[in-house]
Amino acid sequence: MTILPSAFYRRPTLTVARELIGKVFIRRLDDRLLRGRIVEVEAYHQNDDAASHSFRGRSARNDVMFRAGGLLYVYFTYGMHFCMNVVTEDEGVGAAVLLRAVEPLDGIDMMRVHRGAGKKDRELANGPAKFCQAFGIDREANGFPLDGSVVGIADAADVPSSRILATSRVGIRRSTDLPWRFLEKESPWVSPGRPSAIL
DNA sequence: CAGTCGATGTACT
DNA sequence: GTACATCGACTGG
Repeated sequence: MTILPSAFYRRPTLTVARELIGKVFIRRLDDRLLRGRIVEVEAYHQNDDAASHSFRGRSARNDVMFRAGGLLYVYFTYGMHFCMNVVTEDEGVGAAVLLRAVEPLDGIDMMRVHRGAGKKDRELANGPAKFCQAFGIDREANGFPLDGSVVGIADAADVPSSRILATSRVGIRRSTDLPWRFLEKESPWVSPGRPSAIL
């Protein structure tokens, strides 16, 4: 398993988003290894995307989005949840890809401790805040490099484009016309969230 | 199954 | 004040 280099992330955001489907997110925690196969993501960009945190320019909250690709951007929302993104493109460009759902691979027992006993495997990480909770990601991880030391993404076989679906994004009110959500077709591990518009 | 709604902190107007 | 890249509990069918 090779950890994706920073050059992977320093490319157009939509390309990175599509190629992240099928890759394996890795998290080291307390001498344990948590792994999950990415099945759903969304792209966000400062340009032409009013739903992006970076749309109105750089600020204390979104600063990490404007740094060079290859970092984790974690934000707090709805008073109780965290969501994580991978930062893309070059320094000065505010763009990232939201990681929305993974298929749990390793450390499922630890994920269940984080999420609460009795949760079905499908409910461990089928949504951006659930994914963060299962993998023990919170504001402390904001800005962490995706180099595999604490977090990272391992390369894996490409998912053929025939098995990738693009839809509008979930849970947003602006820029609902952009088909910037990518998911693996017919995967049981994707979030139950409904797209913001029918494309 | 679908639809509704409250929780609860923070960034921004 | 208001909106928020959400979730889980609850309702009714």
